[in-house]
Amino acid sequence: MVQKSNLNDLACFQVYMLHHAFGRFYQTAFAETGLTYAKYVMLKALVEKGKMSLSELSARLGVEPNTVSPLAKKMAGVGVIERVRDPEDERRIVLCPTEYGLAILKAADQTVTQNFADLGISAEDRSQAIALMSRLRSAVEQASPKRLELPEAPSAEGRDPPD
Amino acid sequence: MVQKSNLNDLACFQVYMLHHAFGRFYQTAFAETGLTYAKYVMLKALVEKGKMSLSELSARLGVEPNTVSPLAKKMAGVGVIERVRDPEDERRIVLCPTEYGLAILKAADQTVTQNFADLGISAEDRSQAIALMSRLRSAVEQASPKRLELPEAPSAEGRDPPD
DNA sequence: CTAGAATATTTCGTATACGAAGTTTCGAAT
DNA sequence: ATTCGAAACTTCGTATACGAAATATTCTAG
Repeated sequence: MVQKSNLNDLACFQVYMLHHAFGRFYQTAFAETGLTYAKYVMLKALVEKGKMSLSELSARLGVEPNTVSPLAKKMAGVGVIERVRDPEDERRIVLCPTEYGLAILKAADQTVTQNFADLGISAEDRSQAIALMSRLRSAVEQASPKRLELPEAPSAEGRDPPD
Repeated sequence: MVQKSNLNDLACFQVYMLHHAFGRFYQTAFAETGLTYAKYVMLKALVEKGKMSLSELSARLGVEPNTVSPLAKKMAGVGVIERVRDPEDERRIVLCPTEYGLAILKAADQTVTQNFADLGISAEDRSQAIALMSRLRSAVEQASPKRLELPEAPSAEGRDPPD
């Protein structure tokens, strides 16, 4: 018989739920500051590295460049980062934090660290979780997924009118 | 001195990256089938429980009802689930999978299980990761985050013209 | 029985994400 | 030098997410 998988036993589902829980959490924590979680990690990555091109940053964050592009513009628009063409290679956009960005990150880091500490997760559990997720991510990024093939639809048009 | 936190050492960041890695992975796996990851978990939750109201489903998935609402309509529109008002309580929308939905889920489950197996993560690591993420999620959901307060912006209007 | 609170869902506006396709710039091979 | 392909970024259309506010239905005091 076919292996019966429960929703709770799917690693991807736990990741899905945890991601959204964190999202709501930081949305509340950052509230009306204008900072969002996505912008926070962008800023943090930039400060750690000093300066990065848009594609380097997107690679660092594990998202596509076309996701980072508009965010970088917004952040530059409010003076959190600087955003200039690379004179060496006019195709590239170079991003680096401003003084204001550094100040923001400093405050945000404190809040994030404090908030995580309040969760009451032990240091061992935390690093264990991080290590496992990191390995899992590598595996997922490497793999080329087997494609799903679906049974044909039961023709039937005209279901529920949209209520 | 203030505890220096690296981006890689933030659990939330690993979750963030892993979530997007899974997202791209399943987007490829489900490709042109019309199924998406969000719809897959919705369907799976419904099949496991048999039938659920919209808010029960949203609670089960750890997302807000207003996220589930339009997805449920779309799924009903293509005949994967049934979507009716509860006669007992006309406020509620009851969702349950159709035969077609069951067939789809069966195929999708096989692909998902197979794909995960191909990642080469041991069963122990997998359940360890799941347990840790589950605990972490409970903690995050319980907690009320400390609010961030930001230093004031450096006035400066008129930055980068939009290029 | 009725006013008003509580509950369930939807709608609205906004913020990330993605893939695909388009533009510009650079590099390489003739 | 010219052309052609690669690389970097942007734009476009679509799919989830969220909180806040609107709507509809049920429940609860009084």
